Amino acid sequence: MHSGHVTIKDMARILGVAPSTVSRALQGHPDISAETRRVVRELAEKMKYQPNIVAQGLKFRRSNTIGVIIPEIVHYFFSQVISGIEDVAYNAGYTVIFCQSNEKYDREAGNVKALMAHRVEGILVSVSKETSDFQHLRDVRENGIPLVFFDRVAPGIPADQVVTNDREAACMATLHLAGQGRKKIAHFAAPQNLLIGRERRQGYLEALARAGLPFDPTLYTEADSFEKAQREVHRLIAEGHLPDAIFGTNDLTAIGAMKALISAGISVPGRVAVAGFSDSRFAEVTEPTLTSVDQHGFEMGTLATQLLLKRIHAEEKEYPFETRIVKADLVIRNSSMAP
Amino acid sequence: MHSGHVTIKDMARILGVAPSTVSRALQGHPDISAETRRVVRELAEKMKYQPNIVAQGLKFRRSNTIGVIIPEIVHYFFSQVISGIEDVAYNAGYTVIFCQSNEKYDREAGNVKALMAHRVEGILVSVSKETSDFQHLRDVRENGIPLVFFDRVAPGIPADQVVTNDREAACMATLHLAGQGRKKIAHFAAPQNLLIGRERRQGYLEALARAGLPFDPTLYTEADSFEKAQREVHRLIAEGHLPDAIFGTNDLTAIGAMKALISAGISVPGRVAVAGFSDSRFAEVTEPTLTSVDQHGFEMGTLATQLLLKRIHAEEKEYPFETRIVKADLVIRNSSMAP
DNA sequence: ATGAAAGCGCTAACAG
DNA sequence: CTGTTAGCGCTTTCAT
Repeated sequence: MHSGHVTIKDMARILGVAPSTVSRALQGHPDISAETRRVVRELAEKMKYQPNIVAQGLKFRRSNTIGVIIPEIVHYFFSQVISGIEDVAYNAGYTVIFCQSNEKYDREAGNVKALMAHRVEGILVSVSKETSDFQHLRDVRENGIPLVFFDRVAPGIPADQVVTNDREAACMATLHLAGQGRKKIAHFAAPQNLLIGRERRQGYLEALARAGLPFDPTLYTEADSFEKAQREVHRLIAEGHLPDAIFGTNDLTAIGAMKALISAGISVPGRVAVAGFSDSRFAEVTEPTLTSVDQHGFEMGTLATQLLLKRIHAEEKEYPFETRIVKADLVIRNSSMAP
Repeated sequence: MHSGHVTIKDMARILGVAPSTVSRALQGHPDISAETRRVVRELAEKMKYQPNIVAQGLKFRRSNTIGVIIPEIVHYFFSQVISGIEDVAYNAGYTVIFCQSNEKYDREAGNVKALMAHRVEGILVSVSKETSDFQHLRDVRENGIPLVFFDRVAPGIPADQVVTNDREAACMATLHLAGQGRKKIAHFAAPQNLLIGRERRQGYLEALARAGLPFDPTLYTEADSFEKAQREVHRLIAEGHLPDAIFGTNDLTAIGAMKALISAGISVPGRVAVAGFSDSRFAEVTEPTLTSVDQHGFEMGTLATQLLLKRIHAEEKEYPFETRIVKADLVIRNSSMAP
């Protein structure tokens, strides 16, 4: 009992039997006599023996562990995803090593290294905003470790993916605004180096086209935070380009816009309708409540983990990679009602 | 290269040297010749050798891993805490195993077992609402594994703790409402089997006493969710017991109350002032913005992890346990302005 | 039915 | 300077 943990050897010594006997008794091996089994199990109980799963892992070359790399856990969406991941992993007897990249490339690369060193059996990752070199992720694959991307994928890396139908959902949201009779629909977009930013913008443009509305460059701007959205609203007002609807690339952006409008005395949705993306819990709480797109984070997490475990347990690792789309839903609330 | 991972043995065989030589070369042991070191390192580089930290751990009886058990990650507060935990752990070269109890006792006990089996060097835990038997946590201590509680502690277990000054902060919030001229201050409380629920209630009562206000049982009720708060507001209105202020035991409760009031045509803060607890990102986003108590989740996470690592690395494990209080701040916003 | 031995990957005495 | 050996905790042949 040197390190505080009881080992099989400890128990073997006490009982005057071989370690292998104890091991077998514990696993209910048929060769072991009922009596021995009873004695061993009683002692294990009494000494609070906990099998060392790490040592087992070394033996079987398995760690019963998967790794997750998330940009920032404090976003509701990501916290939902990891909740789904943990849930599936727990029920499958897997343990989750949690890493945060903080949207930094260096940190992400460090996380990958740490996970590999710990011999995780697979990795779930949503790539950081800063990452443009993907060698560290390619290394994972070259080591034969299964990789699953969720939400933010790295281009050109062979791996399963779980994503949202961003383009379609953005299109849906914009069409909804158009359907409420809005003609001058603005888009507050995410940076265009992010796939997600491009996709949502595309959806917006597609919706304009489908609704027969012209694209007005003065109503398109990159602004993807609460503060930036407020600034942009003030600018639009000052320049006399007030739209009659705003589609924000995420909820905080939409809410920032909404608040700026309201505090400028512009009614929402009366004068300007607003819709967001990535249904956060915020949406139910604002005044008016915010129309937004629900990405189903929890389900993305569970699905991604199922794909990962499936690949981990597959005999033949090389079956084709899957891209699964978790369809987002438009949740219509008060901020986008007809005027 | 059996399992996809390069081992020291693999490299030794290729170079025709002993495994120990490779091991030493890799660690920069002074005995090894510059030439050998170079050759070994080059090969390691080329083969993308990743040290198996698990095997190292077996050798040294260390896992470089700590475990975290959190009730539900989707709460902003808890996501902040775990962000702080991950940050400190990462910088200390530790890996974090993440578990969620989902507020269930069984799950929490299962989490503890899994963490012990993985030989984590220490555990950070915030106990689930359902937990009233603490034997699983006592087992952790009896195995000599350091334990640190954050936010929600288990009574009578020897461990370091990081908590909020709930009572004081609740008192502060209530006094603030009184200071705005409110006389009939209601409290929507958490279940009283939770220490936090009791503490916040105590703070509320203390503030009433200090402000010379009587305690009115009709203005006290257990309601700790968005929906319950809305129901309670409707009940208070129906029964003609409308308070002129409400202190909610958490932000969602406060916001639920606020929304119910507003939709009943009762102005906030004009007619009823509202304050919450555990400053979530919600608070900045509601209309009016919500006065609330900021619990500094990130700092609680970093501090708890520092305490844990300190104990893990201590020669003498038995120094006195610390209880550290991370002082909460009252953040005054619009929902509690004077009428 | 049980024991002895070997090995998972790594490192540290202990020899040379 | 480098190799040999043993052992961390566990399991599994192979003996007996």
